[in-house]
Amino acid sequence: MDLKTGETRRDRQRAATVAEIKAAARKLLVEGGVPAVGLRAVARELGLSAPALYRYFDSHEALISALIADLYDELTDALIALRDSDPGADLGGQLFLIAGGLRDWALAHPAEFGLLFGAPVPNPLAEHHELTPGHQAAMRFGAVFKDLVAKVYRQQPFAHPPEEALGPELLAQLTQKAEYFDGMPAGAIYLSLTYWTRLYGLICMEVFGQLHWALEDAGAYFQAQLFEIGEALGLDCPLPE
Amino acid sequence: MDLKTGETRRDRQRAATVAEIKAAARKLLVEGGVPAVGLRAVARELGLSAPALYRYFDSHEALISALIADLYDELTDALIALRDSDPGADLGGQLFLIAGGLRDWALAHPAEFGLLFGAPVPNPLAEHHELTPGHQAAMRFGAVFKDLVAKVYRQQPFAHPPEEALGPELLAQLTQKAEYFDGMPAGAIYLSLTYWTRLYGLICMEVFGQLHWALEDAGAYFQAQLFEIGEALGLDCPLPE
DNA sequence: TCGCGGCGGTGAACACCGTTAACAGTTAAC
DNA sequence: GTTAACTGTTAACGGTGTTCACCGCCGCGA
Repeated sequence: MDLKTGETRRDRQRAATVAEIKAAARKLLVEGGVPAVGLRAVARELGLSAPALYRYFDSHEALISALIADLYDELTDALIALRDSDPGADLGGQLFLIAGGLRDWALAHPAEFGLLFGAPVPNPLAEHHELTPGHQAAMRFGAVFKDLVAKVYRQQPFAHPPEEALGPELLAQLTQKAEYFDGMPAGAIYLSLTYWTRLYGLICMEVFGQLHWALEDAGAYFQAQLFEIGEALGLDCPLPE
Repeated sequence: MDLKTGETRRDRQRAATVAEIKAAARKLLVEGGVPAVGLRAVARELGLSAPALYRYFDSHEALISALIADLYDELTDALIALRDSDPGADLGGQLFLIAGGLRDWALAHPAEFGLLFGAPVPNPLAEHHELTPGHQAAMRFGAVFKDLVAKVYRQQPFAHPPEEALGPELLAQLTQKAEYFDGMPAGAIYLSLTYWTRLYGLICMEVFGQLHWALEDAGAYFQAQLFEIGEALGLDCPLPE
């Protein structure tokens, strides 16, 4: 990329300051949730004036977006590290690892999780928010699960509904994504999507406190659900607890 | 309740003003999302000064909480009306009606849905937020689904995992809720919870834009999922599309 | 009927927010 | 060495939630 050491002293200084800003924003996020991440608060955190931050981010929202992208990357890296942490684990074991890891991360960082996966801020400007760094980071995150499921299917195809059972409209949309899903048949993509939806709903309900009325500790429930999913994918599941 | 017409003229005036305030807040919510519902903005909407609202609500957060409770009630009433709208529908048909109705309401009112079911605002004050009107309204909402599932089970018990398959910890938590679930066995409660989680995750993903990467129109996907759930509950399902 | 207490409203003020403008010091480039 | 860009400042604007002191008016009891 940068021939002849394109990075001057100022460039390095600048990158360091950007990192400092995002670190301060992250700290405020974990301490006080999204509303605590204010431009002035971040500036105060590192002894700067609020307008100084405009040298590094176009607006408050740009800072939040950068923070979101960073959080996606951090989560993705953590899941990849977790997936590769046990060399003896087969593909199924890896899937269980990252599913549980996602839940653990969400429970340990509820504010960050809400920022990434909760109700998005209504953003009238960015109508088509493709190609934004946050979106790309989100795709990179999703690919971790997608790739692993595709590998599982490649190694040992799991039972899935036939194309006739999906209905023409859904079938069309799913076959459109076949290439992205490593050539999996539409029924298998449908099943993968189903299980991803279940995992997402499970974690969202727990983190957002939507499960308190039924279960005070959703850990066992989560394990049971994971067990179900693993069984349907033809994996040899770890016994629940 | 109120003997000897406990409501004076002023009380009625007050109640009317409270209703006006909440209506204005609701209008701002649908127009500009949660951040648009400001104390001053609401006051401006009805030609009042901002401090005047403190005669009716202790704080901005109290207003939002009251709005949440109202939204729960509105959603609950809408679902009940929908459930009873088709006299010819059996219990299964009613379940399909309100499940689809919940999704339709969420898609038609994304801001409200995010407020009710999305990431909650970190609220350091209300550590134990039981007994708050919002919580009670949420329970009333949940009971619509719970009661209907219990009725379905009472009429025709659906297949469910045996107690041994649940694991001791989960089993204990579920049997604790047996009374609330009309005496259903733990396995049936577990299944009900599973399907509620799936419905919640499905709608959240769609409303929060977490499904755009895979499906541009999640309607067919939702119908297919509903079909699966209905089949598992032993209902005669409407053919998808 | 009079008086009084409280309810419902006001404007001013405080502290915070995001954002812009005008300005100054440092640093890099030509 | 001059110049331009970069990085920071302070001041200011309009917005927010909230509190305070004040004030008129309605409704109740004597």
